[in-house]
Amino acid sequence: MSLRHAALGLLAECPASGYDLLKLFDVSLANVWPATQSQVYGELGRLTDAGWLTVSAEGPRGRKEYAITEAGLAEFHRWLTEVEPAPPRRNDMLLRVFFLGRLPPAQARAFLLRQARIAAEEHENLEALKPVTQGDGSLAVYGRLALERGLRMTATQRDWAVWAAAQITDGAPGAGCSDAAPAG
Amino acid sequence: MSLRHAALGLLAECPASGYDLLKLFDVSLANVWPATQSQVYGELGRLTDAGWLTVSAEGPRGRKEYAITEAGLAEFHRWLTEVEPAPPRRNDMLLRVFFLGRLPPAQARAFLLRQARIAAEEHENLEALKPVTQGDGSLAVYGRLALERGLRMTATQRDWAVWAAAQITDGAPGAGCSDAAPAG
DNA sequence: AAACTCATGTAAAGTGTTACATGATTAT
DNA sequence: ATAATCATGTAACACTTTACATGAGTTT
Repeated sequence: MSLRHAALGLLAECPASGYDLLKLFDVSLANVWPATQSQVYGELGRLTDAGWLTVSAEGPRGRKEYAITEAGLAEFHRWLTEVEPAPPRRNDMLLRVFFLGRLPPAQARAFLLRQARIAAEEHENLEALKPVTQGDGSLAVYGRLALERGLRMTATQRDWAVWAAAQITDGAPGAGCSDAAPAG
Repeated sequence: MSLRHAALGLLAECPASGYDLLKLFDVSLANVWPATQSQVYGELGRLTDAGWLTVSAEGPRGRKEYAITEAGLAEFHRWLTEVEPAPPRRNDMLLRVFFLGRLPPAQARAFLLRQARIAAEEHENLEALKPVTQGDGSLAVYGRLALERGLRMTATQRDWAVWAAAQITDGAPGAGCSDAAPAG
């Protein structure tokens, strides 16, 4: 349900068309809450029906500019302050870790070291993004917070993966049937 | 598409009914790849149609026990070794951070400190889980890896949120319309 | 007898992805 | 003229969640 609040939030900054909004998603929210064209156009319609947006202007090529309404702003504010963010529920990489015991130790280690490399690359990509968030506007301030989180998380992931690879000793393979331990 | 491979992976350990499998998901994969009853029963049917599972036994109350086939094992192995895990794409909390500039600094700080507390609690919950992963079976080994990752990630999240709260200074609020900075 | 657990499945609604389809306007 | 960009929308498919629906066997 966060897509609609992301759209409301972007339109709370300033009015935009579906096309504009899509670019905003791609430029600013790509790593946090990506959205596709069908989603954006569909959601704009629903938000307008709900009275949270209005078509504030029409332009060439059928362009419709949407602006947030009072009700929309209230709903956005409610979401931002009262709805607890849901933690990510699924992790594809960890799912594999759970089954790594079915591989020979060398292959399990290789998997983990590959994940370490991926995290390291991601970390460097974020590092390269740092100059973009210079400045003192509020978007720059909060962009820096998000970036710093990314830097710390990728570093943690990288270090964990290196550590995990070292934990794997050559020895007896998979256990077989019995009760399983929980995956953190 | 990982649900089916999670099911294959669990059945690779040993045969189980839909009911058993559901409990396995709840006990062992709850934090990594949760699944509901409808999903499990539906997927078991599809996997059987695809030839990756067979009904290995039938019991009281219409119980059907599923076992993985050679083809299923091959597919599972292919997934485990050849398909790169997809990184998590969405983060509800970070989405809010992106919009935190629309709140008064005090409220933004409160949000971040609340996130710090949540991460700290999660960290402690995982810490309490540590004894469960004692032992030297492969499930214990790989369970420990996942647990350690959880511990490191929640600690990183907690520390970041505390740091981020301190970054927010009282001052000029939201910028308004112009081009946005990317959210890391 | 009642309550609990085991055990199966279907249906509907919401969300997300990919592909299809069309056309106007602007820049080269 | 041609190509690129702007701009909208629909359709089909996949996945997830929640709720509905039913009944057999076991324990107290």
